[in-house]
Amino acid sequence: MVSIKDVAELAGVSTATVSRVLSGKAGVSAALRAQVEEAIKALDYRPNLVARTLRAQQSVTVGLIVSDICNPFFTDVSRAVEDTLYAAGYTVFFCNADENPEKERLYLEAMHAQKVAGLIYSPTRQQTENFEALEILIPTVILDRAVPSAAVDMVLIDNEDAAYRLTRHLIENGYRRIGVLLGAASTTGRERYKGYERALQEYGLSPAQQLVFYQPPRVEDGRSATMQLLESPVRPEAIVTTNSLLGAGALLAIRERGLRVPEDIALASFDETLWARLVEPGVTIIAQPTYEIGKTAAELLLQRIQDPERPARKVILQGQLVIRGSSAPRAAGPPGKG
Amino acid sequence: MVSIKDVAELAGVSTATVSRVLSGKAGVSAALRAQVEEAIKALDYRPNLVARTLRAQQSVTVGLIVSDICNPFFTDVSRAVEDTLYAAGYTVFFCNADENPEKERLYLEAMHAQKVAGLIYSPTRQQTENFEALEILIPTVILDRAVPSAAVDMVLIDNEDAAYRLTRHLIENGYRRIGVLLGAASTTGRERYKGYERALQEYGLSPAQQLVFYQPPRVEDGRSATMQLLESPVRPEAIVTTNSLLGAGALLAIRERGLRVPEDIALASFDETLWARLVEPGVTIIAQPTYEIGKTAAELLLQRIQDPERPARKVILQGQLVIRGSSAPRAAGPPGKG
DNA sequence: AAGTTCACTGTAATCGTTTACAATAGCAAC
DNA sequence: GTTGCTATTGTAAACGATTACAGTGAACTT
Repeated sequence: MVSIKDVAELAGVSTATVSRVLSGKAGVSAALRAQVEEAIKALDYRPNLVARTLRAQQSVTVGLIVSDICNPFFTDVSRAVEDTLYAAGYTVFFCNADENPEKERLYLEAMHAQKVAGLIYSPTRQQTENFEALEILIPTVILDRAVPSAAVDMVLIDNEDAAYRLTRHLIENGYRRIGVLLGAASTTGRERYKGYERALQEYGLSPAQQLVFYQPPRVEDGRSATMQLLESPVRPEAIVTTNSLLGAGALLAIRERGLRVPEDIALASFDETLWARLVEPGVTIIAQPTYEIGKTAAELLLQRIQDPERPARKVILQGQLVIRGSSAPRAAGPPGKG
Repeated sequence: MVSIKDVAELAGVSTATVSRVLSGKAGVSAALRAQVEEAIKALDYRPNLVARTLRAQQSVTVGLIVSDICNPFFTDVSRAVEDTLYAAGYTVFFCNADENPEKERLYLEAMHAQKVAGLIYSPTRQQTENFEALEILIPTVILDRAVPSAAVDMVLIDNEDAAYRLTRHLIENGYRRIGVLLGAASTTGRERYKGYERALQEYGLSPAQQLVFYQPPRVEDGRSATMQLLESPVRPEAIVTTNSLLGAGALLAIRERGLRVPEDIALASFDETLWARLVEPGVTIIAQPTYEIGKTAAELLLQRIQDPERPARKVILQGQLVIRGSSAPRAAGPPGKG
C-alpha cells in the first residue's frame, strides 16, 4: 500500500503539501507541485478513499437500493440515476433489497455505515421506523413508492390515475368482468387497485375476481394465480395486472390454457417491457417514464446534498397508456352477464 | 454522530472495552458487557464502517461490476451472487459499467479506493492493463468473459460449444442459409461466432450474411441490422443472434416486415428471457445457468479471500439448448439452393 | 508471605487522510 | 533595523474505530 506518506517522502515535502496538491487547491508553489506530481506518478499512488471519507466526513458515492433488480422497471430507472450522478462526479453503488425488509435494513445500515453522500431507494414497505432511524441523517430520495413521511423527497407516478385509465380503456372497449392481479406489499399496488376500482365504479361495474399478493410477486406467482382465475366458473373477460412480472405470469397461464388474447381474455398491465412489445398481439400497458423518474430522482438528490435544509418535494409523473392488441375492442358475445 | 467514545463514556469504560463487546470476543466481564450493551442501545450507536475498514484494513463489502445492468443475464447472475455473499455475511455493491471502458475503469478504481474485500466483474474488453493495475491487489473473480491472464479466477460458459449446438440444431432441422448477428466487443461474442462457424463447416456450409457489432449492441441495433439482413436479395433462412438483446431486436424487425417464424425465417438466440418464452412460437435459445454462474463466482471469491495464494481456477459451465417453435423443422421448399 | 498465574481493563499507537495552526522567509514600508 | 504583510510550508491534531501492550487485583502455589 503506497500512502501519502511515501509520496511526501519521495517528493521531499510534508504530507500536507501532497494533500494540497491532490485537492488542487492553491497555495503550493509550482516547483513543489511538479515534484509532488512526479512522485505520485512514479509510485502510482492512489488516494485511500476510506481514509479520506473518514477524515473529511463526506464521500462521493451515492447508494441506490432497489427492491428487485430483476424487475426491468428498476434497472431502467437505475441506468438513468447512474447516468445523471456519474455526470455530476458521483459513483453509484446499487443494492438489491430483493423485496426483503431484512435485507433492506441491512443495506440501509451498510450505506449509512459507509457514509454515502446520499441515498435513493424504493422502500419495500412503508416502514416508517426505518425512516426515522436513518434517512434523516443522509440526504435521501424515495423512488416509486410513497411513504407517509412528508419530510423526504419523492419521485412517483400517479398510480391511481394510471390504473384508472388502463381499466377505463378496457371498459370502453367492451370488457365488463375484469379481474385483477395485485401486489399489495407496496403502496404502488394499492394505489393502482384504487384506480382500477374507481374506473369500475364509474361505469357501475363491480370488481370481478381479484387475487392479492401480500408478498412481492414473481412471474411464477402471476402464472399460478391466473390459472386459478381461469378456472373460476365465470371466467373474467379481461385481466389487469399491477406489474410486469405478474403480467408475464398471467400471459404464461393464458397460453398454457390454450386461450386466445383478446378473444377469450383480454390483458392489460404495467411497464414497457420487451415481452409486452414482442408477443402477438402486443400487450396494452401503462408505460412509466423510467428514464425521467431516475433522472429526476438523481437531480433531487443532488439538490438536497447541496442544501439539506431545502423543503422536501414530491414529484409526480404521469404514466402513458400504450394501446396494443391485447385489449382490442370486444367483438361479439353478450356483454358480461356476470 | 455518536461514536464509540460516547458509548464508552456513558458506560463508564474505555473504548477498548466497547470495541471488545462489539466484536463479541471474550475477555469482558458480564457486568461491563451489560453496561456497554445498554449504553449502545441508549445512544442507538452504530459503528462507523469507514473507520473500522481503515483501521482493520479490510471490509465486508464486495463489489460486483456488470457490463450492462439492463441485460437480464446480468441481473439474474447478480441475484445469485448477492444471495451467496449475503449468506456469508458480505454486503454487495453493484456497479454498472454500461459497456463503457471509461466507466469500468472508474468503478474499478472506486472499488479499490473503497478497499472492498473482493471484486466480481465482467470486463468490457480484455484490457490487460486494467488487470495488472488493480485485480492483483484485490481478490477478483471474472465473470462471463475470458481474459488472457491466467492468474485470476473465472467463471464462464463454453460459448463455442453452445453456439455450435445451437447452429447445428438449425442445420439438422433443415436450415441452410444461416445469418448471424454478432457482438464482437467481448470475447463471448467472438467465441460464439467460432461455434457457429464450426457447425456450418462441419456440414459443408459457409456462413451466410453476418452483421458484426463492435460496439455493445442494444435492442435497436439488432432491429435495424435485421432489417438490413432481410432486405438482402437472398434472405437467410434462419438467424442466429449471440445475445438476447440482439435476438429481441431481430424478432422486432421480423414482425415489422410481416414475416412468419419459422416458416419465413427461423430464429435462435442466447439466454432465457421472458420474451423468448412468451412469444409464439417460442424462441429456441441456449439457456445459460445464470444462477449457478453467479453462485460459483461468489464461492470462488469467498475461497480466494480466505486464501489469496490459492492457484486460480477457471470454471466452465455448459449452456442448455432449449428447443422451441422458432426453429421447428423446415417444412417444404428446396433445401437451401444458395 | 512471596511468587505465579489468570482474567480483566485501560492506555495509547495506529490506519491514511485532511486541515487548523504555527512557523518561516521574503519583501515592502517606515 | 524593526514591523507588518503575504505566500508558502510544515507540524500535529483530528476522524472513529482496533489492538498490542501494560497494568491491576484476585486467586492459587509453594
